[in-house]
Amino acid sequence: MKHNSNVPAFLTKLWTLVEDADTNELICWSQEGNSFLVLDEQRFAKEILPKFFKHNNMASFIRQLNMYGFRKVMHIDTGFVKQERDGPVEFQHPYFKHGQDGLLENIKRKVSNTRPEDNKIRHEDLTKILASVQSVHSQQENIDTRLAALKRENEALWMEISDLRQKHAHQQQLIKKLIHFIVKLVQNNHILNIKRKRPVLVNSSGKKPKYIHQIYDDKSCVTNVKGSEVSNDIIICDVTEKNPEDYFLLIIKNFHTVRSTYSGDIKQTEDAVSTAADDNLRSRHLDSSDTTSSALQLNKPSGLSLEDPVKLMDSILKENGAISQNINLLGKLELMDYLDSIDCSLEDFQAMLCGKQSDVEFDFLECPSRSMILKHKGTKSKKQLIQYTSCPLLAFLDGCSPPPDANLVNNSSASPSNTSVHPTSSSDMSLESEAVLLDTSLESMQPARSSLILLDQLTEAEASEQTLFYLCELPEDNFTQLDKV
Amino acid sequence: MKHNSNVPAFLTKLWTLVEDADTNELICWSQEGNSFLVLDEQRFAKEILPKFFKHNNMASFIRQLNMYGFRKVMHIDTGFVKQERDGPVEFQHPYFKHGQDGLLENIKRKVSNTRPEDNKIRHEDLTKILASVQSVHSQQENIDTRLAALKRENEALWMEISDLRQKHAHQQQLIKKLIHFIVKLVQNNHILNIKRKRPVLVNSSGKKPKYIHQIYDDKSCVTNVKGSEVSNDIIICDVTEKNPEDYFLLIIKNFHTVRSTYSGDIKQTEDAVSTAADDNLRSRHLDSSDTTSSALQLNKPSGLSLEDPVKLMDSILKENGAISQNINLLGKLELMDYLDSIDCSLEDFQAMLCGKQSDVEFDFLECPSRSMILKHKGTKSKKQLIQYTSCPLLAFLDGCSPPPDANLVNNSSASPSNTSVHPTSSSDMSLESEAVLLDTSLESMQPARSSLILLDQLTEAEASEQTLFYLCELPEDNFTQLDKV
Amino acid sequence: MKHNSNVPAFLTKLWTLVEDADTNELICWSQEGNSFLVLDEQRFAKEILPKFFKHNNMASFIRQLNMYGFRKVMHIDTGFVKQERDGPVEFQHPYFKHGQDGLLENIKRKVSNTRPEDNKIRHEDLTKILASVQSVHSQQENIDTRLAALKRENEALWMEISDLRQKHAHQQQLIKKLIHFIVKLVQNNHILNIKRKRPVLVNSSGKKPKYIHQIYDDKSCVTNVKGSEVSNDIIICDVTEKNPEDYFLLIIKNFHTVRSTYSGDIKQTEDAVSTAADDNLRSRHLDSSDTTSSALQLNKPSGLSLEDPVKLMDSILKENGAISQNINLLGKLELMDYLDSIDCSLEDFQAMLCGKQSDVEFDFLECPSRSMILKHKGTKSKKQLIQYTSCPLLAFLDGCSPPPDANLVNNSSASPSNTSVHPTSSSDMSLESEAVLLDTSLESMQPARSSLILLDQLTEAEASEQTLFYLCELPEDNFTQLDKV
DNA sequence: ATCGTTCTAGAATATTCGATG
DNA sequence: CCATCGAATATTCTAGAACGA
Repeated sequence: MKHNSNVPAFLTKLWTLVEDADTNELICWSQEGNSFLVLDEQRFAKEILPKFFKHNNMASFIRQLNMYGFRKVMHIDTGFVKQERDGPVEFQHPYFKHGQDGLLENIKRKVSNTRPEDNKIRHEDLTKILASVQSVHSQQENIDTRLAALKRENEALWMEISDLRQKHAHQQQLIKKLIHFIVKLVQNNHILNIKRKRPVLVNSSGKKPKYIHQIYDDKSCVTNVKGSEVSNDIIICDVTEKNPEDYFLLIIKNFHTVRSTYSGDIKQTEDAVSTAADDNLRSRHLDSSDTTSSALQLNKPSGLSLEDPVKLMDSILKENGAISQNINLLGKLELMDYLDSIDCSLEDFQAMLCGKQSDVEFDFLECPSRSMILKHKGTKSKKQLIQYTSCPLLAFLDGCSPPPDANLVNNSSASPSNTSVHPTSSSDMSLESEAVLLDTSLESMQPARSSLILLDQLTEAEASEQTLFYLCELPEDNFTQLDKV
Repeated sequence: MKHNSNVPAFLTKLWTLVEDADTNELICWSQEGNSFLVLDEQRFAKEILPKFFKHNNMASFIRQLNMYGFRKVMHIDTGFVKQERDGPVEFQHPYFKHGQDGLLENIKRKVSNTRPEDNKIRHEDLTKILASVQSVHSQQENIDTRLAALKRENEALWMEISDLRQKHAHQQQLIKKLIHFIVKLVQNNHILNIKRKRPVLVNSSGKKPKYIHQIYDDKSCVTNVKGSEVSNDIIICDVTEKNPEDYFLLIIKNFHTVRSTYSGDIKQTEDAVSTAADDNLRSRHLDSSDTTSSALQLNKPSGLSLEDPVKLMDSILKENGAISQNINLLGKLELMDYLDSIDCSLEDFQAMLCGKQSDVEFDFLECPSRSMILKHKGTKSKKQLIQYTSCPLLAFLDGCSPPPDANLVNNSSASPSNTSVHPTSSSDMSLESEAVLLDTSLESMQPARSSLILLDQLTEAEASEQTLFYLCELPEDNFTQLDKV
Repeated sequence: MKHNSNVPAFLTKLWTLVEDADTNELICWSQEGNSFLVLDEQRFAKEILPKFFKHNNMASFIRQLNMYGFRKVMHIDTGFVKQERDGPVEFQHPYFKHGQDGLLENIKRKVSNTRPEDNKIRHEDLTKILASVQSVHSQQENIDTRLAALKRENEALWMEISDLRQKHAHQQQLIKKLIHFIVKLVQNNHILNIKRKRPVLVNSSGKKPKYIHQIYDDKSCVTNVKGSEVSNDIIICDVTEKNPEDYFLLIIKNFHTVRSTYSGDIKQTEDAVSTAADDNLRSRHLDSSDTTSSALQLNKPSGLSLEDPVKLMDSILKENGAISQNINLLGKLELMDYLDSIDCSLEDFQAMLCGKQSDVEFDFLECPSRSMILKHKGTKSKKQLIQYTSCPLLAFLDGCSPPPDANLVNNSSASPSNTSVHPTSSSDMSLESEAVLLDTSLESMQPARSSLILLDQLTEAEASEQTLFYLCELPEDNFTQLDKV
């Protein structure tokens, strides 16, 4: 009886019991040797068991056998007497065989672990499953609620978006209307301006300069007034006879000049003009430069206006509002022309009056031409130019704080006017005296003129800077801020 | 021993066994009578059991006892050895008591255990669990569907929002462009107006002025009015006497004509005109068809401009920045100034004329310049300055920083105006006469003029301040109302 | 006979019984070997059964047979009586065949309850349920995640919408401001235009008119130019010398006044004006209250228009584009009128001048009103009317489609101008001749006038029709396009 | 912590009884 | 009465479980 290894005591004991020849009468191997027999249960229990175990109960012994996997071998009793029923008890185990004790190691005691697997697991699982199912259920309700909430939210979102869409549409409508409105305004202005163009008046008398009021447009032409009479008429006739293309070119030039003038400095512009003008024009220019040039200058804007539609479009499309102005300007330019013509009429009137009383000479002295770009050769016209430039009206239009000194710069351009003025003066006043006057006025007024110009530019600067700043850049900030809000 | 009732055979047999005095040496009641003892297990099994049962196994007997709820009474051995081990076996059951066989009915054999309970319970649970799991599953699918729908909705919402964002951006662009456009317009107007201010003039010659009416257009032509006849006056009179309704009708006709002219070709228009025009017109038309046609052509451009609206609109709507009208208005203000100045000139003229009759001509003739900034030393120029400066309107219209002296000007100019005028006039003009004139004009015109000025200023103020104010600080109320709409 | 396997004892016992040759006389195989016979029921039960079973009841034996699926083979007695009743009893089972003991394994004892099923089903179900529950669980987590994501998305959407709302509101603000701005501009224009309407002159009589330039402010003051000297020159000097700051202040005052005027009612304004006006003004005011009041009244509309901004805004925002046009038109029309009036004035001047040379004084006296609607009976006034109407300028300003006959008008007006001028200028012309002239002009100019009117109306028509059309009925296509962009 | 002992239970079968057609 | 079956019980074998070592 050697119990080495890990073979349970029971097995070794059992092996010993079965093997032990002394006990063969109570317990022994079966004939095949693959099972063992307990011949007399009662005696075995009371006599043998106690020697090996702590009990004398056959039941306990059997329990152990069962515990180790031993199984009872059923006997098919031939069913004789009941006495015989007490036949031997036989147990067997695959690894419990006669002469093969080494197999005992394979005999394992049953562990009461099957329960957890089957039953308990089931029960536990059931419980767990139930719990989990219920939790799932409750959570599902939760999810359901959230889903419903989300759905409601989404509906609200749709409403919001619908609302926004409507608002957007309204805004779009508004903007559209605004645009239409503006377009209409611009158009109306444009048309109005264009339409006007009435050469107010006339002057006449065979003396003095004659004003030709024109309005130029894109491919515009110059409209001259043909007069059959001596005075302005003649001039007009001349003009009319001239080739419209020339005028156009001139206009274009002027246009560019003007533009450059606006953005650039005056000198440059002047140069451009002089260089650009062809001899013809130049000559004419020289001849009647006063009126023509002035007219052209006035028209400059209109020239722009003619280009407007396209430019405006482009500019607008290019987000450049720059052109848009032009368009606007055009209308205004034309209007300006109109007003200009009115002014001319007034001048004519003045001249008329003056002439009446004193041969109109004064006029020129006092109505210096106002084109800063133009170069006048005609004496009289120059005078007028002077007057115009000195025209205080312009000051108003500046709308800016006129820079006091900037004017001097302009002066240079104005100075020539001086020269021209002197000879121009006819009338009772001696040229010299007139010259003096002019000079005087020149000195004192040039600044104004220049200032005027300056002012203009200033104004523009303001416009392009300040105004723009306020209207466009401020907004940007606002937008930015707004967006950030 | 009759076992009728529902008491199992085992119990009755057991009861019999225990009661049977013959077997008392092997099995009997305990002393207390609430349990029974098997004194000699082995003998009892082999001798008694077979008599009552179909076996002789103590185990089977015990199994039955257990099956009926009998329990073994454990003997607390007084520490003595195992001697007691072979002691009697004692079993008890609440309803198995000596002398009380009636209680046997209460002893119930254990049914194949908890199956019914457990099983049924489990089954029910299982069913429930299964059902709930399935419901959960189906609902989960439901939720899944809804989730997917929501997700889709959300995606749609995102699309919507993206769309709205884009639209908003477009609008923003539009608005920006509008603003830019307006700003530009305003700026341009400003510039233009500033530029203008041309010194009304004076021309003169004692002859009659001649009116030249022209209309310029793109491919413009010049329309001159040639009058070979005596005077227009007569005609005018007639017109005046005509019924306004007629005018209206005529206007309508013209309107349509015009419209057709715009959209159609000139010929068509002309036809329309000719058909529409009464004989009178027609005749005239024929007479001066040359000019007429040209005039129509002149209108072409305007026709284009009319088409513009659409184009412009389109372009604008096509992301082309929009443009705005506002500017226009500004321009108008300034324009008003200008016109005002013209009026002044006219008044001056009038005065001149009057003066002529009373010798104040010069002033007017020579006062073309009225820049308040300029300081003229020349007496004549000064006069003009006065007039102009006295016209504060212009200053306002500039939209610029008003000249510092404004107040003084007002003060001085206000009351003094009267005084100044009267005494001021030196020259040949008699103070008195002038005073009279002034008074007169003052009475009748001042108010109008002043009102004009006021309005102008209002306008301007609005433009430069209010505008900004409105643009940037407009009361939310309106918006609120809008939003609610 | 030991029997391990899983074959029930009953089957092995039965097989043994049937096979056992010793018992063949009581129990044996059928001839075919696929069933067994119990020849002598009673003897079999009493002699054989007890040897193998714990009973001697044929019933129990049969019960067992049935329990294992054995079926009694019914003998179709050939009609013989019940003699056969004591005949052999035959039982068969598909797997109980002679010589094929291996089939016994297939014979299964009927299990009482469905418990085993239940149990097994339970297990399977449990497994399935567990799996499904777990899947549900995991999917729930999935759903949960998606829900959370959706919620987050929705929150983002809300943010987006909130953002869009804000942006929209900002845009609305912008647009509103723009509209306000534009409205203000238009109104100002309007006002200006309305205001203008100054009867350019004429007054006078043989005296010289006196110009008083004033600026009104809230508590306005009139700024007159005081000149200590005779002519204006002196005054100007004064003005010029004044401090610019003062001007500015004055402007500011005016601004405020204007504002209050706008928001308040006219009376208030008037009061303010009157109160504000210094005695000087007041006196003057009283003197020429008629004109003043009229002037003020003229402003009334402007005042109303001033209130418009809000109304206009509202209307515009309320999709009424109608108003906007009107404003627009008004401005232009009025401007036209104004220009018209200027032209008239000019013409008057001209006439005056001419008159001077030929007694044209009348004109001025009679040309105060030039409303085209007015019907003048005075011949001279008519003349003026003619002139005004004939004024092509106005045509321009309409910004409308030029009336078809415009040319004619021009022609006529042009020609008359000439005519009128000539004779007029001559001055020697008698009134009659003038009348003649007028008539003539009338004929030729009426059209012009009408055209003018037409234009105006056209303009208006455009405004009320076209503009409206454009504003309200512009093809949605554009928008659509935009939206698609 | 495995094993051993004991009591009890589970399970399958067995036996019996009664129900059913 | 019989064949079958359901059901309860009975018998047997094995397992579960508590407890102790």
